[in-house]
Amino acid sequence: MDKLRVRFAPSPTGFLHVGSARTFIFNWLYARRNNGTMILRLDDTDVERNTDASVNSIFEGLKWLGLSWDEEYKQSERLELHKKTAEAIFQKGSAYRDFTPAHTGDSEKSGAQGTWLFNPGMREMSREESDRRAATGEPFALRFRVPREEGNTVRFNDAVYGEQMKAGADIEDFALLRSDGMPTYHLASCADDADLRISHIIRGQDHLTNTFKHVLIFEAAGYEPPQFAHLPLLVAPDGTKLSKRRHGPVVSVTTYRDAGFLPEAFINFLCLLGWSPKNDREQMTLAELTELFSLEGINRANAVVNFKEEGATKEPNVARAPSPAHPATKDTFDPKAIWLNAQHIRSLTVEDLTSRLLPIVQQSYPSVTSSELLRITPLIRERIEFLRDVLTAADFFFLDRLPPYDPAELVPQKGDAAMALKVLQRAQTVLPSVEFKHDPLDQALRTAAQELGVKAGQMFQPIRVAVCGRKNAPPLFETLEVLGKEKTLTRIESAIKLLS
RNA sequence: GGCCCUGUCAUCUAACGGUUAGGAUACUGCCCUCUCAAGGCAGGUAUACGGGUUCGAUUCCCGUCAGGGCUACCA
Repeated sequence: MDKLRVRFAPSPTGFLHVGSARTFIFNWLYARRNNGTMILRLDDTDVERNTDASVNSIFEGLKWLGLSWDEEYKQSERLELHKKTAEAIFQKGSAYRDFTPAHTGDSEKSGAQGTWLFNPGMREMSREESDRRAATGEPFALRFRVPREEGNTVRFNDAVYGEQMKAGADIEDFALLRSDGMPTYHLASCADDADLRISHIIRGQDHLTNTFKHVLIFEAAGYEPPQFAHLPLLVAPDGTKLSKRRHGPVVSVTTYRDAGFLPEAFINFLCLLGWSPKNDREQMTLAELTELFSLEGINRANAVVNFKEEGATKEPNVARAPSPAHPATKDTFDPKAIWLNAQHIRSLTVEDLTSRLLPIVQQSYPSVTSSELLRITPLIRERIEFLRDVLTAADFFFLDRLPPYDPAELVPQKGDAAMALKVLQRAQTVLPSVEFKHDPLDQALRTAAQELGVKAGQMFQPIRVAVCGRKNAPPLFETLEVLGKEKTLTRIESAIKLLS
């Protein structure tokens, strides 16, 4: 049996967006699941629109995902094959030269003009005349001669959408070669898929109707069409297809990376859009996804990526690259993606999480060491949703001096400033002789509370605020233990000054 | 306009003729608790509509409506 071969074939005309990423991931999972070969092919036949920046963005995004591929190709380096394939189709009589000048401008977009199918004069032109005009150097596009006789249909079986059939009469005579001799997407794609012996084409549903043309090409070129599997599209909350131009940075893979998503969480999230393991499982590791993935689990309805529209770009037509100047905020992202990210963060070992947090911390606090962070990580692991949250959740550990805070925060529940002062002063006298470990601290402070006649909570809060600069923070004793006696006492001292 | 695809809670989805239509996120409440989280428990919200077929339709068929895709010498 031939080995299973799949490919991801992005065209480098913009940054890698989440829809493409999902297509890559599904291909990858299918390949790995079935011991197949994953191929990356840059579909760069549109020289006008290709950019190096885009190529870089694609590699950057894929690198972050951490999923590897086995073979890599560039369509622009395979032009000979494409032309040879076109020539073969032409010689077979399945294509004809169209000398009609290229459509000028984009004034007539798709739609209102009715159905264009072919250029009659050109389709019927004799081979002699066609050859003669070509010989004079007159430019022409090469079009596929779609069999449009009554009753002629093109069909294929899609692994997701089932049996597909379309009348030849409804398919236009699409171009194979442009008048500059360059192959079109359809031709290049099929010629390469055939040459690379792709066994399964897994791609977005926007290609479902194009597939009829592709089947025509495969057959005309003498190849058995591969198995097709079309994925439901990822759409924005407004229902439209995700678009770099309309929706901006929220659809860029690197935006997720920069916001502090774990790649495995991002992959997990994307997998749940349009696919399901059918057993209510949601949080899954890469290994589990690989194990569970199947084409049968893919569904047919489009899935919305529930991001906030406000996060999208407001200016149309401004092809805006994701910009660090406008970092995405928490409420930009799909809540489920955030939840999954938090889940994956919590599932990491302290060591693993620390190593991922460290570079982020060191960007702001270069002196923080791995071993220091290792003690902090357990305290914030259940409290962060993004890796970047470490900066706000644990800032008081990194800072030498606390940023200013409202002294009113020091006042405990059902207490007053006097109580806060009393508590802090008591702590100041008790703490120096306490060993800074969880249990001794616990015991000492609870005893102190009793002696003062205040509730434990009323005892802890002023200290917490004095030490963390805010009310909401990790558990107190662990915090003090990590922070150490010296810093703790200094901060209590400062708090007392604030109150006096 | 033509052709193709799709339609279960706000969102992601499960149920491939028989379920009180299940799970998750989000939301609300309660419990736990030194705050915040995490965790546990509880709660509300869905089969687009109309016809069939069937003893019985979320499930099969037809229509309507809605959404999406394609309709380029873009990919």
